Amino acid sequence: MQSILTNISISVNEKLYVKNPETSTLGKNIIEHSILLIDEIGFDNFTFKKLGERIGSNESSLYRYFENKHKLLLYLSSWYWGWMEYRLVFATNNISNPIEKLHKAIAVVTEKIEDDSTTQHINEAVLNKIIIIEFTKTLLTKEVDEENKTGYFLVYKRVINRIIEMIQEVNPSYLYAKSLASSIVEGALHQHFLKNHLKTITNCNENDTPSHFYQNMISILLK
Amino acid sequence: MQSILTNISISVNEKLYVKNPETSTLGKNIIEHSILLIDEIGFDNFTFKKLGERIGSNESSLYRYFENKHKLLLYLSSWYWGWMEYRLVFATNNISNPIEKLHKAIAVVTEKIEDDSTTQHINEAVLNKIIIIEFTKTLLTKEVDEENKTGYFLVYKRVINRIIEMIQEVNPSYLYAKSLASSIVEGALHQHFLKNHLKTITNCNENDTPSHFYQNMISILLK
DNA sequence: CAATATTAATAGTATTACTATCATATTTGC
DNA sequence: GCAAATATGATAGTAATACTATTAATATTG
Repeated sequence: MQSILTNISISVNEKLYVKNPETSTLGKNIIEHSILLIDEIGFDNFTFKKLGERIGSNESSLYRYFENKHKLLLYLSSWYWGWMEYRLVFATNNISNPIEKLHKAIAVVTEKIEDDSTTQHINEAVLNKIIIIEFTKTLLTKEVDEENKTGYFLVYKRVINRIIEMIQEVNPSYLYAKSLASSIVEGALHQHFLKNHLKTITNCNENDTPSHFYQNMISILLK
Repeated sequence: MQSILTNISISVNEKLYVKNPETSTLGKNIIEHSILLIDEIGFDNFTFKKLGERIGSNESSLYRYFENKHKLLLYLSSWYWGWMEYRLVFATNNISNPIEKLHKAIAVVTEKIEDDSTTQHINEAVLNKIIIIEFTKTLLTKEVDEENKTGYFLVYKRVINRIIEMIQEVNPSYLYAKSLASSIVEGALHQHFLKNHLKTITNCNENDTPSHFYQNMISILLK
């Protein structure tokens, strides 16, 4: 996270790539089109061979940037949460009222992402769509403990920790600040998914959003 | 769901299997050991070949019961939620006080499952462990809309709908009964996962359980 | 313009996720 | 108790995936 507005750059854990994709045209192409292709066909059906065909590049070249598609997804997730942290800090920094600040934070973290032109090659709206469907899966693996130790989820946890602090500032006697924060961040992704696919078990839709649900929840819960 | 206590039988959508595994020894073996093997090595690393070796049976024989491992997981999930619905109804049926009833329901649906001997070949405690890690992934696919139409998630949605009704009975003016119910059921799985793997972003542990978190939440939210 | 780094092309391997075929047990119906 | 039906096992084979290795071609940079 270096600059403001246009041309921001989010740094991602070096262990997630073999060669930093931000340093070349091919690298940026991989990032740009992997997001689009994963959105189109789903991560399970996504392969480096297909991505290579899509960007007119050879499969073997992609392996020079990412060890495998799982690492690529971790990279995209890490970038997303880094970008989210940036937005979170930027949006809440100047708010002194703790309640107002928390409400703003919840809004930032739970709202549907519209296309944002802060970065040339990353479509944040599409990236948000793939995070909704794929992010939780990056945690739910047999390798989570190792990967957590290696620091792959640090940025995600930092976003949650910022919200935990804001909750505690609003109501220091509330006993479950951590669980509330983590359940809001993960739960918002889930409610977005339900509103798109299992509409009968959510109240959320285009008008009544996951943000409303969680805003309402915290205003009652932390009163 | 036919009888009480020992020897219950949960019926599962017929489209999920080629041949009903409940009708033979090999079928029951597949169910029993798939649960244990998925728990050991994770669903991603699980293959029919490995399961065949484990139970001393041929890979090709397993395909006579399940089209693929995804269908097998859907079968196990469907069985789990059918069993959960049974427990939910059984535990809440005789409670007339709506608040007490809802609290009991939340307890049933969010608590850690201890081994239960109602079924010979299914270890519910281990099945619960794999549901925590694998269930959400069965929803988060490109095929969710088709599979939902085919009815693979009916039992899961029925469990959530029962909780929605109980929430509405406690507080008919609460606007987000559906989202609350779905976020409790999914969120409890997530909190169990966090307490096992990402302990810094949850308050839950062996003493202070996901059930406590959600009991506390509904008692404040629906007051 | 030579040295270096990057990318492309091709080939090859092990594993996965199946399908097909045929042989051999096992069960069941009469 | 035996024939017919059914279930299971053994083996082989295919296409796709997820890579690795090698060598050639192309850009970049000093």
